[in-house]
Amino acid sequence: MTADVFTVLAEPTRRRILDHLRLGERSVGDLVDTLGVSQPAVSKHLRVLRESGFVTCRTAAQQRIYRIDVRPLRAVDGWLDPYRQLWTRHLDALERHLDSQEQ
Amino acid sequence: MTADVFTVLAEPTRRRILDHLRLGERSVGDLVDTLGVSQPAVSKHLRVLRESGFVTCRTAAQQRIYRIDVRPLRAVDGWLDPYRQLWTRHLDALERHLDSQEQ
DNA sequence: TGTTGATATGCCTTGACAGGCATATGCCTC
DNA sequence: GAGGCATATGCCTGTCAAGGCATATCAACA
Repeated sequence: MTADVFTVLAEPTRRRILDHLRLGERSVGDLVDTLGVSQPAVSKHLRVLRESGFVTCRTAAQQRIYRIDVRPLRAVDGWLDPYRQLWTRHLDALERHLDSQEQ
Repeated sequence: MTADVFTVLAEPTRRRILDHLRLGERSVGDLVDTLGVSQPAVSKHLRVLRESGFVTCRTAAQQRIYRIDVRPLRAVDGWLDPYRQLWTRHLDALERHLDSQEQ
């Protein structure tokens, strides 16, 4: 349960689902049409996304409307944080290098 | 070949390897000692990381010294970018809401 | 050149999904 | 409450990746 964030994102179809939900809420049927994937497959991916917190879902008559929740994505963002220093520092070093070249 | 960036990151041990390489270059033996994982396992993960561009490696006598390369991580950062708007906009909306409350 | 140390690779087994299909569940309408 | 959509779940199968072990490679050194 509650699979690891990166494991969830490792599935290309799930990333495509997120890409669509990023633009707004979608019903399962919408996603099925857009993605060209079988309905059971989409439902299973949505379950994984739901149980890992990437999406929430509300019921509207016979439909289930899915909406993105950014918290797991912010977790990824947070994980990246220490690494980000790595390339900003490289940029700093590059700047210093260029500065020294100018003189 | 050149496995997908997220697939590579889905493996916990590989993320631990990156966590260590973030602090500086390491030999394979160093990583084996630190991680408590068998040497063949570490070598295989390093191969995956190498072939997907996360690390580079140079030979120093009998040792191979591995170093992190940030480019794939920047790719993840870039992938996150459109999603990031999602939560900054939410914050904007929250600010506006709080502002309106103040009045 | 034979030996030792450091690392890579091959083979094998096991476990974790993903997709297809059939079917169950839930809700709405008549 | 029967039938019809929309969605979820179960079962089965194929695929792929990870780890263990043995072993190959390769550099240094005696």
